[in-house]
Amino acid sequence: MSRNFALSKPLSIFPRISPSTKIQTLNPQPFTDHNLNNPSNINNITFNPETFFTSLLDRSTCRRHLNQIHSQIIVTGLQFNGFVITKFIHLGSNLGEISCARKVFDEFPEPYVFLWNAIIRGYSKENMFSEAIMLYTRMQNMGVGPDCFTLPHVLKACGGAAAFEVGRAVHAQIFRRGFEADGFVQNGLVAVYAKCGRIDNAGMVFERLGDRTVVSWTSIISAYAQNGKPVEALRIFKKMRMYGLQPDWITLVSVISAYADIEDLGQGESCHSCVIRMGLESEPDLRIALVTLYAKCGNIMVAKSLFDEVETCNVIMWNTMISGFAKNGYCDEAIVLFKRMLSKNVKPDSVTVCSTILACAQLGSLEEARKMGGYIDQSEFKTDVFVNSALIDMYAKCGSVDLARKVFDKTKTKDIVVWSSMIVGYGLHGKAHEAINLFNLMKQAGVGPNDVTFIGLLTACNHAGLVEEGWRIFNSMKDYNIEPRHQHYACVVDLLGRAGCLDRAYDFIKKMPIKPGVSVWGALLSASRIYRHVALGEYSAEHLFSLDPYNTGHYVQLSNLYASVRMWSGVARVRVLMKERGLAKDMGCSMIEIKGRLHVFRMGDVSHPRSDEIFKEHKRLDARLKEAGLVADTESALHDLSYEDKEESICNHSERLAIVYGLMSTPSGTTLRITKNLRACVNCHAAIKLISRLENREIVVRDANRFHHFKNGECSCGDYW
DNA sequence: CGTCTACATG
Repeated sequence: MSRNFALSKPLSIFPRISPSTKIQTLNPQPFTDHNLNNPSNINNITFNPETFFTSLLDRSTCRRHLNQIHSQIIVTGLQFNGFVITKFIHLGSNLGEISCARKVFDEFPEPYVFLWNAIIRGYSKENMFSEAIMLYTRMQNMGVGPDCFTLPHVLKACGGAAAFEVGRAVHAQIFRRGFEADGFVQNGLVAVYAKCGRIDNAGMVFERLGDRTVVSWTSIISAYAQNGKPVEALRIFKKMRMYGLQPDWITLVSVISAYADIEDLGQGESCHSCVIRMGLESEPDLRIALVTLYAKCGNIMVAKSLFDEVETCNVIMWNTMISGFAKNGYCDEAIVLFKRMLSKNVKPDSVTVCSTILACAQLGSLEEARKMGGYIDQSEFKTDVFVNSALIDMYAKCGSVDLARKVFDKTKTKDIVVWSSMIVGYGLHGKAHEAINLFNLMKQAGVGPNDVTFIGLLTACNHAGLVEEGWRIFNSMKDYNIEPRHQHYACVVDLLGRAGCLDRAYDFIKKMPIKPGVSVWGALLSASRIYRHVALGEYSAEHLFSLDPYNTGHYVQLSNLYASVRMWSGVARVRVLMKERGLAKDMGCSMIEIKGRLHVFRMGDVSHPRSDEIFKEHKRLDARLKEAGLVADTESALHDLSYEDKEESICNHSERLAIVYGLMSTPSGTTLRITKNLRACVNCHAAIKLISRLENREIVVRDANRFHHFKNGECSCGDYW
């Protein structure tokens, strides 16, 4: 195939080579603009072009030269040389120029299997899985049979596309063609089934594997880890160690992420030291796993310091840290990190923006949410289903169910998550009829509900007080073959509790097929608090104190219950209990946005620059409220459990300060949006209702649990929360 | 020439 020939003009751009030069001893200098554009050192010499090009293609690292190399290949008549063209396709896909590789592939007349392998590998590497699978099909239609190198690439594509049926078909071919003994192919199959969520199939392939290497074990360990079975994954890891096999770094990635899943910081840390012992600290993917571990275990500072040590982070590292912050409630930090990433010209992907949107949702600032929405709107992500469901959730959680609906309406492909996000959004705001209408539309659109859809519907009924409707919906779950989960039971208890059917709620709990947990007992306690049922409240609280002993909220609820029936001894007992356990009442904290700035208030807070004005205005408003007949419920003033707080006027609660500041600094008629960290207090709730009428303002308050829309002296929660 | 990994919406 090779022949000597005289250099013709276009090749003069290449560096000087003597005819006898062996490829490996070629001038190792990189293929740069300098030697490209400096033809002076090139003369008419002869050489072997095939070896020359294969070597060049092996060494080149610059995508700008691909087209030039291609035209040189054509000039030298090597465009029909299979070796050269295969190398070219390899290089093209390694440099991320898959379309260039494809062009060359398409121009090649002979159906050589290694060319197909190269192009399928390229698409698989570029995550263009369906294209890879299509080419595989076409290859067979053209009568080219796969070899043992084709199959791992195809399997990777099947896994990436989560294409179970295709994967199974490929599995069948593997048998027919006798590749079932190939370890690479087998390990690939385990991974395909794992990524399609078919853990049983993965296990079957693994069981039949005769020669299990570290890679085989890693495949099955990660299969369990990826499918929500971290405990099982770790069990298999121990088994692998018993066989005397040492994990490689990829094994450790899977093991660490399993420990992250079960939030076992201790074991995770020993993996970390193992990583250090093995000298794998600088392996980027391992570091990502470790950052995830520490973030999931709530050790965000350690996660951050591991992140900070990395000089150049890839997108996934950024994503990991951003979502770590967001999930731990460090919303500001997440958003700041996103901005820093943009300023460093790192291109975000859909995962990045999903995590940042989550941070905005948690922050609750509609202003910040709008900015994020604007960014998405002019980005490539505006049609991404993941991103759109995150946006719907964000707008709903930031108080604007209308903006959520706008995103919902313009989302073309509505999957179950998109529908459910919107239904849950309506649920948060107590818009039960809208939620139910949407549920019907969803069914008409041929999308089947899942468990989250029902959580949305039940919370909607709950927050809107539609007890019977909610009960009916709960019972309809079995028609859809959806097993109620803990959350669903909690919604029903809440629902019955709201109606004052405490005994029925208690009966319902007793008949639950699963062990009632925190949210179920929490719902019963909160119903007991509202209907002043001390015995049931105490009973629920007992469960809560043992299940969730460090959650201050439960203690406060019980104390409020005692206070409401003037059982001061009970209030004192709770206070002692809290002190014993080292708990202090969470500081109430409210935020309001004015002109794009977030103003934070705490109880009796005088730190605001306009504090004097605020308190003056506050006093004036208070007088008006009294005049209008508002009587402060002084008994529940004692719901503040610390002695210090008791002296503070209940009127100084943070949400009031935020509202006063909002009234002062916005034109009349503007909707005020407040976010607070705790549940609304009885006094403030009554006061805000009145304020909404007196000042003729809509006031939207997001408390720790739900939204309250105050308007004309009424609240959307119907005074139950 | 290839197999195992990390981040993500309700």
